[in-house]
Parts: sequence; structure tokens; C-alpha cells
Amino acid sequence: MADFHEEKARETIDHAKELVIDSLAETMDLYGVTRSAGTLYGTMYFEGDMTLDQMRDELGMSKPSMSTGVRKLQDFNVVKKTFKKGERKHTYVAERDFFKFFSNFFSKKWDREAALNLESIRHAQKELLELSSQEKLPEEVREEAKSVYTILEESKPYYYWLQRLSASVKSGEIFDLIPFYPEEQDKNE
Amino acid sequence: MADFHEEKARETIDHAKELVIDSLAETMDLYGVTRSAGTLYGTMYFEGDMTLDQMRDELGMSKPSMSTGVRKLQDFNVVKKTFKKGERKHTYVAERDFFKFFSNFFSKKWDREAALNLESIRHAQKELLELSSQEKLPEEVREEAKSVYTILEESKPYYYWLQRLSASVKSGEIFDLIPFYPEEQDKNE
DNA sequence: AAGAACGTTAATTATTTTTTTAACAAACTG
DNA sequence: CAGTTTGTTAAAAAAATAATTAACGTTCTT
Repeated sequence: MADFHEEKARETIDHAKELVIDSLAETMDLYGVTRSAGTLYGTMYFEGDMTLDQMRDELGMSKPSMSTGVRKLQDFNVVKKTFKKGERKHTYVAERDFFKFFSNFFSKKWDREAALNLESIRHAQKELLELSSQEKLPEEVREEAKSVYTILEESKPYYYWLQRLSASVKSGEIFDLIPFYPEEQDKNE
Repeated sequence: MADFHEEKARETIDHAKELVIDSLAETMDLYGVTRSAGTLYGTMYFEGDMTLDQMRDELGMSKPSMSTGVRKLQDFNVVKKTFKKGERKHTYVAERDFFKFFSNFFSKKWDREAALNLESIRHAQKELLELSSQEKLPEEVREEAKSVYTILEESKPYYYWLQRLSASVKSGEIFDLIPFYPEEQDKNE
């Protein structure tokens, strides 16, 4: 009888976890992480260190799926390989501090966004500049080239800002500017 | 002969735009926006107000695709419907200020993340609390329930922080904390 | 050194997502 | 008010993504 209750209780705990795992997965889906990777993350979040085999058992999926899922999460900087003494299988651990999750995840994305777009802007402006110097071209075309050049130039401050935001998030400075707890007033105010 | 040069020049301008449109699309892909929606955004970014037919012509895709693409971008808060006098067709405009793009896009996502997870945590904790009060259960199970409850409780500050970050981004306060231009020193420093 | 355990890669299959064509509904025009 | 034009919804086709099984290479064990 106690076993029956105990069994039901364990199911309830698992259900509670699943509720949260699902919403974590949906959350990550918002940012373009697939639901299954999100579910894997959520599972690791509650479970702690896991081997690929444990993940397979827990999620009822194939091992290669776990392997690729883990790598994807590593790419997002939210899962790390751990070294567990005397354990032959590789173990992985999910970042359980959501502040660090946020830092790792977004600083990576933002850095990439800035690098990617600044690079394409650089190339585009180079081409446009060559046009502007060709005096044979009709004024209208040169104006158009100049105009696009300017639009691109004016977008640069955003990417520089994004890089600073990323740095602020990486360094933790952002948590001074916007503190964890509201009562933790900004010292500078 | 001038026409030839002019034609080539226009192609070069288009190519320059495409370079940037592609990287904008890749950027948006980073955050889970499909490449085609990203390309549509990029096109609108350079083009300004556009009708669905113009988009179709520009991208060489079907009109329903444009319709759904535009709606998706509207859902992300980065495209708005515009009212153009004497124009029967609907027109849409992309947010060209990347700071506003950032604000609109991420505040929406972050608000949703917080709401979603706080809600699931609420439900999960309710279930766990009921277990904790059942004194018949083995100590071990009650401990487990309590432990999961605590983990969830401790994650809440993150979501509250995320809501404040979102508010800060929505209000523009973030741009005081992390200024557009580095030389624009924080007044409070 | 041979065999087993483990993880990854490759190829195939399955599933999901996206795109298109076709049908429809609403709003405008004369 | 009949006929267009415009935009969206629905159904079908196409394309892209994800998952599985099978094969492989590496490392550990004995």
C-alpha cells in the first residue's frame, strides 16, 4: 500500500519535472533550438551529470541522436563535458545557472551576429566605394551607391553596441547594471 | 557604352545589397527565424515600404509565401503595416533602426520565456507541495519532492531578472546603461 | 594482441516544415 | 450589383531537417 503511494508520488515528481522540461524546451525553441535539444537540456538540468547511455534511456531515443544533441548544446555553450573519475563513458553536464546560460548563449549569438554583418558590410562598402569613384557613371547611379553606402555605415554603431552588450554580459557587468534582485540598488544611483 | 557601364553598376549595387541581405538572413537564422523570412526582412530593409506583389517580384516567390512571411515578421515585431494614401494594396515596412529591432525582437522573446516558465514552475510547485504534505510517504520521496521544489524556486530570480531586462530594453533604459557610443560616458560613473 | 565498449560518421528512412497551386472570402470599382 | 482585385486559407507537393540503423574507428581491458 505504501509502495502504491510511493509509486504514484514518484510519478508526480516526474510529471512536475516534465512540466518544466517542456516549457524549457519551448523556451529554447523560441531561440531556434530544436525541441528535442531543448528536452535534452531540460533533462540534464534536473539530472546533473549524464552519459550518452543515460540520456538514451531517459529520452527513449537513439544514441547518435544524443551524441548530436549534446554537441549542439555544446555549440550553444550550455553543456560541457565533465571528467568523472573512474568513469569510462563520457559525461556531460548542463549549465544549471540560468544567468550563465543566458550569458553563454546570447553573448555567443551576438558576437556572431556582429562579426557576420560587419564583415558583409565591409565587402559591400568596398564594392560601393569603387562605383562612387567612377566618374563616367550617371549621377543617379552614383547617388544610389552613395546612399546604400551611407545606410550601411549608419548601421555599424548598432553592431559595435551589440559587441559591447555581449562583453558586458560575458564579464557579468550587466548584472551590476541590472541587478539580480531589485533591492540591490545600483550603487551609482 | 555608358548604358553598359550603368547596367553593370546597378548590378554591383544589387550585389552589395545581397551580401548584406544574406548576412542579415543568416543572423536572423541564428535566432530561429527562417532564412526566407530573414531574406524578406533584408529586402524590405533596403526597399522601404512594399506591397506583397512587390515582394513577390523581388524575391521570385509566391504571394502566399509573402503573406505568411510578412505575418511572421509582424509576430516578431520587426515589420509593421503602413497606410499609404491612395494605395489599395496593403503596404508593409521593416523596422530599419536595428536598436529598435533588437528591442522589439528580444523583449518579446524574453517576456514570453519568463511567462512560460514561471507558469510551468507554478504548476509544478503546486504538485510538489501536495506531495510534501503527505506524511505517509517515505522520507526519501518527500526529500526528492522538496529538492525539486527548491531548484525551481531558486530559478525564479532569473525570470524576474529577465523581465526587468526586457523592460529596460523596451523603455530604452538599456541604452543609458550601455550607451550607443562609447564616448557617451555613463553620467553616473 | 584480440575482443569489447564507446562514440561518431554515413546512409537511409521518417517526419516536419516550407512552398506552391487552387479555392475562397472580402473589399473595392465602375 | 456584377466583376475585379487583393489577401488569406486549405490542400498538395516539394524540400529540408531530424532520427534511426548500420558501419566504422578508437580506446580500453584482459
